[in-house]
Amino acid sequence: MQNLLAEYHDKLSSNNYKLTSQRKDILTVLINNKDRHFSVEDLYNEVKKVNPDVGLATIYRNLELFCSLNITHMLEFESDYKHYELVSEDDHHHHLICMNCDKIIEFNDEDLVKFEERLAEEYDFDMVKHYIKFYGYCNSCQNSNEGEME
Amino acid sequence: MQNLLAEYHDKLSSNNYKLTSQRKDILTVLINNKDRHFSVEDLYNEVKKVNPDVGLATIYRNLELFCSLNITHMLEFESDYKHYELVSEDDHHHHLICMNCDKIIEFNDEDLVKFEERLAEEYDFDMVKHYIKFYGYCNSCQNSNEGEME
DNA sequence: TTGGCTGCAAATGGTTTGCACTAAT
DNA sequence: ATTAGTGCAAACCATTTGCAGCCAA
Repeated sequence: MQNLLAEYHDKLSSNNYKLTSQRKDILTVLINNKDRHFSVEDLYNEVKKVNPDVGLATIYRNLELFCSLNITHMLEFESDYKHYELVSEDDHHHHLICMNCDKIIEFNDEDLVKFEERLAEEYDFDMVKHYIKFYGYCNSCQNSNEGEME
Repeated sequence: MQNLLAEYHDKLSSNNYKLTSQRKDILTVLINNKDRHFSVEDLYNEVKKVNPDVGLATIYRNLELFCSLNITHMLEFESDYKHYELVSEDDHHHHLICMNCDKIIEFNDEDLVKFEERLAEEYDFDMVKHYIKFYGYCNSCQNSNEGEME
């Protein structure tokens, strides 16, 4: 855990950015919630629990900075606001998103890597990153009456 | 071409919506540019060529309507504004997006369907739709010096 | 005829920015 | 000490909404 923070500290310093207390607080929240995807507002509220004086603009500015340093990346959900999460080593996970309860199931898949390789060759495309999202109804919502089964 | 317009007319009428001249103009532009993805602004400008008096709010309101009727759907590019395109029968195409020149290559793939089926079973997920986007550098940008090869 | 549609302009709300102050190095 | 970073509030800008007039059915 602390290793990660140290790693990010290094990344900041080596790019001539300072490790301010706000940045430390934001990163700590992200590290302690590796499996969550935060909206800016969510992250803001979480950081305020640790540092009530933090400003919303600081969250915005630092998420932008962290993304440029590949510490975080933006997720593109079908939402009106942006979501962010830490970039992790085993970062080839994707999302199954329930259209009823908004639950997000993450998955990894080997086959996707092969698929991507084939695609890259076929279209002579130098693949950098991909976003894959599946929308549908999760187990619980299929079985309840709330999931609209037309 | 005209078949499509008639089809959309039916869909509108049967849902108690009128085929106004503005709606006809918007649909015509979309039909005549099936392979383009429009930002709202782009579509607005295109429709204005035919009907200079059309209002921007009308474009917004009708794209929302068309999406609810499954005539169009929203694309989620890494952009600050939403993009739309017509829903088509053979609609399992996805996007390779060049990070240098912003070119968008569309592709279809059989394997993706199989992959999706396996995933649905594995996670007991009732799949409705998916968004798959690959980011990287296209052929031309790999070979020019403009694509940054770090 | 008449209720849905439209154009206009004002409002909304997530995000960005200017500025004076603060703090990490 | 110096300059990057911060909090605040105002600005920004894509999108939404209220309303009076208009037109497809």
